[in-house]
Amino acid sequence: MSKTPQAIRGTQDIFGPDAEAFAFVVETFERVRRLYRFRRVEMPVFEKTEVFARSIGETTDIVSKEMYSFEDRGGESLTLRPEFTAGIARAFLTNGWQQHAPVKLATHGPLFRYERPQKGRYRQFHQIDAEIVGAAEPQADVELLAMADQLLKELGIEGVTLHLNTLGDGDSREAWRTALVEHFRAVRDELSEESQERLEKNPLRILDSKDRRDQRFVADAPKIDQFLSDEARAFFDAVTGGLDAAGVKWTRAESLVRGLDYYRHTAFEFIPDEGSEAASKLGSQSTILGGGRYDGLIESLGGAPTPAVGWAAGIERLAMLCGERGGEPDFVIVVAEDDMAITEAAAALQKLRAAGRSGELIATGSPRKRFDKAVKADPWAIVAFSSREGGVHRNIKADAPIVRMVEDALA
RNA sequence: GCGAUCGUAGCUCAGUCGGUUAGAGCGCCGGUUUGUGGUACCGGAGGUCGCGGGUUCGGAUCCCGUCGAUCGCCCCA
Repeated sequence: MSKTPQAIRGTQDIFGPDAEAFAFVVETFERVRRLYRFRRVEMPVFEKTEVFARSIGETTDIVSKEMYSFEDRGGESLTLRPEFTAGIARAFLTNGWQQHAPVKLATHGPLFRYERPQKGRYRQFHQIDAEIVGAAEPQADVELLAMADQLLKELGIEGVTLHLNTLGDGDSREAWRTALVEHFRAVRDELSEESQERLEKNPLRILDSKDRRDQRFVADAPKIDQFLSDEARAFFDAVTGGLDAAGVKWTRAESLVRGLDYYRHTAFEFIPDEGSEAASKLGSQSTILGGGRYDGLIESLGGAPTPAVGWAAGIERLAMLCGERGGEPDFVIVVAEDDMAITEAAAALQKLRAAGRSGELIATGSPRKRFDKAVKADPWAIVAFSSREGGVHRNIKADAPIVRMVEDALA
């Protein structure tokens, strides 16, 4: 006998209520995505490594230490997708989807990141994803956010707020970044070790720091608003105005930045309100949906400058917040109370299923306990068959109207 | 990558200052009882105490390592 291999660290075998909640999230996303007329795309799970390295940014954590990269038998460096956006941008270019631009795309599936697993954080995790490629108008940002907002509502998730910021256009962002580096470099020695590191790699992130030593200097740090060009400001105003008109609630989050290099203008995250039930369910992995505008990405992959916006949300995190939702639909249990009644019972079950009723057969174990098993399953109706005096008797136990519906299906 | 806590039956856990055949509840299987049925009682199966090494006459219990889980940092969805 050999030992049973363990599952890979950070992977999950999802079953039972968790799997139902997972499916509920995906099904709801599919429904809402059709409402907004996003087109479904299926993407490869792996790409050439450069697809991610060039677009996400060499210095980001994702590229520098979290990718599952390997050489295939031909010596090519490939990587398991750590996100959707880069692959979609690549597909847009290699398939000539410019002809459909602007295209609204939706997909979902597994992503892979070599991270330390935690609650709501896995090495193979799953996202739903929505992108609009080839649309420069703020109205695209608004539509995408309206869809996200409606999705969360339809999932029954409450106590979550849209945090919104703008990073400005490329020039605004650079000017702001330079000013931030200057501001923090002056007090470098008083910053936390982590922020001293961030100063070189990702200065925007210092604004997010939870360390008290940093927060003293964050308060009077330069604000993006001082650096916005007139166009960038007008763009952001159009987005916020559109959200208000669409009835999407939001709050300005000046220190919200995105970790990936390709973001411009709009950046946003849906985050549970402090002290809410949602916040306690999620622990420290609090962002459930995040995204923004990435006008520079397609260009970094060698395409023509192409504006785009998108977001992604973690299915596992959303499923945690849906809780008991997505419960079982009405179903029927058919019981064969003794083995002589199995044929009749099985035939009846097939009729019920053909009539669109979901149902299951109980015909094993102690005959005396079969009915009790059916009762414990808490079904909509129980159809019991038992053989007595040479004949097979049928007994339907349910509320009167349901008994009639079951009788009709069996007739 | 760093820090902390934890790993005993299918599930939730007890047992651990080292000492005879490792326990409970629930669940599962069977029997009895009841019976147009959700009850009660009895019995049974199931664990090399995550894995490996060390100390010891003796390790589920102490030490080290490893794998995994949880929480925080970091990062992100």
